Amino acid sequence: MNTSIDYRKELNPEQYRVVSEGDGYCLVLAGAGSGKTRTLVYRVAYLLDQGVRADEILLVTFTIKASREMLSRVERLLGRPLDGIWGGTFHHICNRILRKFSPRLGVPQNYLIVDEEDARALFSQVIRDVVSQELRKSFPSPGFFSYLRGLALNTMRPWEDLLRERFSEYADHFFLIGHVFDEYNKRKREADVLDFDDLLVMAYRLLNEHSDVREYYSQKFRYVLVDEYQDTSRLQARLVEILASKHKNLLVVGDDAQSIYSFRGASVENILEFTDRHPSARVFFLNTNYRSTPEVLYLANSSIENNFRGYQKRLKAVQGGGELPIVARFSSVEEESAFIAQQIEFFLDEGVPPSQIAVLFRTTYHSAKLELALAHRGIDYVMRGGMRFFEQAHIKDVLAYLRVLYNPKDHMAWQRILCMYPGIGPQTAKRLYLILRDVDLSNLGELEGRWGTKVKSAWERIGYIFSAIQGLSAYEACKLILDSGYWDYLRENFEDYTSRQEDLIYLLEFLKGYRDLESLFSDIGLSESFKRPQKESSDAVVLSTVHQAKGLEWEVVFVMGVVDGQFPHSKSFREENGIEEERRLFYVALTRAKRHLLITAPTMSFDYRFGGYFARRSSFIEELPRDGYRELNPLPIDG
DNA sequence: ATACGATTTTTTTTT
DNA sequence: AAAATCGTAT
Repeated sequence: MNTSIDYRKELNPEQYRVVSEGDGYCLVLAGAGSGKTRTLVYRVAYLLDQGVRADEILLVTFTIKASREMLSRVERLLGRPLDGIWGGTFHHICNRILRKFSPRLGVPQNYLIVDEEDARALFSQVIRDVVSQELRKSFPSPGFFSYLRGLALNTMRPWEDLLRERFSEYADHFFLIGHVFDEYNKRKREADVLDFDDLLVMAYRLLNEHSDVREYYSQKFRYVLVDEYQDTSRLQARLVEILASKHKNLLVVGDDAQSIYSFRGASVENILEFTDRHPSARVFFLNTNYRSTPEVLYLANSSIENNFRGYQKRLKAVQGGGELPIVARFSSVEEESAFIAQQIEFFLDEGVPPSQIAVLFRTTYHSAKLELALAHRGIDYVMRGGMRFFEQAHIKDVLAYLRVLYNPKDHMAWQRILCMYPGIGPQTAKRLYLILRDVDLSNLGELEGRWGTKVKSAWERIGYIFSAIQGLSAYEACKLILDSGYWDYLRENFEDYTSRQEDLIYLLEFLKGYRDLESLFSDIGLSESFKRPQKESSDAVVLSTVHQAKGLEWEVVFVMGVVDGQFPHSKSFREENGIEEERRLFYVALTRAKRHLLITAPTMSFDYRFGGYFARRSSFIEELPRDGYRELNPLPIDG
């Protein structure tokens, strides 16, 4: 022991047991607000105190942000910086492993990562090339392909089975669908790119097929800790098992009641099967809730009890009593939004800091009306979720140049670049790509062959850009690209070009932090939802999807748009166990609140298909115990 | 044949 | 509000 942390004093007995006895296979069932993060932080500190080296620890978290937060808390606790610990998401860790060993699988080290957006675009291209126009009408969408592939790989089941069981309407196209998958994989290979799921699958294959690599990592990681285990997929679970196979110190923390990512292959089964797979495993429970008032907890507990699957457990509150949660109904989304804005103003007047107030919703576009209402009252807010910074067209346009600089075979990036030039469309871009991918970019020379004047002038401009950016830093290169015509392109092609301009200026700032392109693309490729900081936003009200709110907490939480078809979402009705997952999502929303919880619902809601329609109040509200909340039918609000 | 603007359709949640 | 599709101009 070399620090003076009094673990026994700073933790409750349940937490202390996990921290001090967490060797071997351990499953920690940690309810919402039970100090799960705290426990993990102390566990890491404890291990280091015991003389475990930082680089022998692997900490898998759900987001990069969570990992950074945890590690900095460990540092604060120990009072010294720590170096060499592996922390991050599954995708990160796999990327890190692959950057070192990917050539073993025939993938060059300078592979690029394609995001969901790119993956869909690539599927779309493949479908256009492979499927006749006739068939395309009843053919699954690119998004569906990406979804099905991810699901199959993550659940480790053949996509054929999933299709047969759950999407039999596409059964006619069996053969063609397989063909599309093959072609998609082929094109990725040719362009040296990997999608998100490839990262996991490749790393898994690498560890399975190359015993020396497996030996190396499983030897290295004496302790493996996994957060948010309820949202890991089967593939991910197998992956950490391999990494922990040597020392057999695998501690996983999760809450089956908060499993909300089954759409991307996560399954509660991982939790339920853990003790079967590892008979020596010990199970710990953290059931004391430090976050919320008993009133909030009563409501949340009552809601989740309507689920049949999962451990039945009730969280115990230690906070003192507070106010009853409020359920309020409005005739329109506008009124609902106005009410929330008004209430926020009230809480702000009471002295609640803006950053302690959050509004949660099921889907991103439900926040549009609310944003107007907040702007109307001059309330600062930050948006989480929605369009991600690096997925926006203008950001991708500019970064495409850097991508091909790093890896000239990146087909999609070339496509992007080329189609920006007038006179070049998909076809010409394709032909030019075949030339460009194996030519010296720093010295393009004349374009051989019969090409139009427009194409030739585009060729010259591209040639100029690539000769000029040789040897420049990412920042300087990007600046040059912007100045050689992109600003004009932006103005001509986007209505809202001023806000996009700000994004690009922010991008420049961001790039200053990077020396080499490899680390840049590893970071960008995996950067989860991340938005350009809005104004001096660190102290602003938070708007967020429920998914993005996972693991966070606020004094005041609004849950808006709680209407049948929105929350629970109508798409969930046809999914098996869909409603239960939606209910867990609702449970996550409710348990974010420390003191004040306000659930709101409009009676009239809009849908892009029907225009307007009357919405029934969500069954999630109907099933709440009547003594658990105060019903509010507010008078119409002016303005 | 191709590019590009106009029109129609489509949207859950995310690494 | 963004993407897929369609129809017309080059």
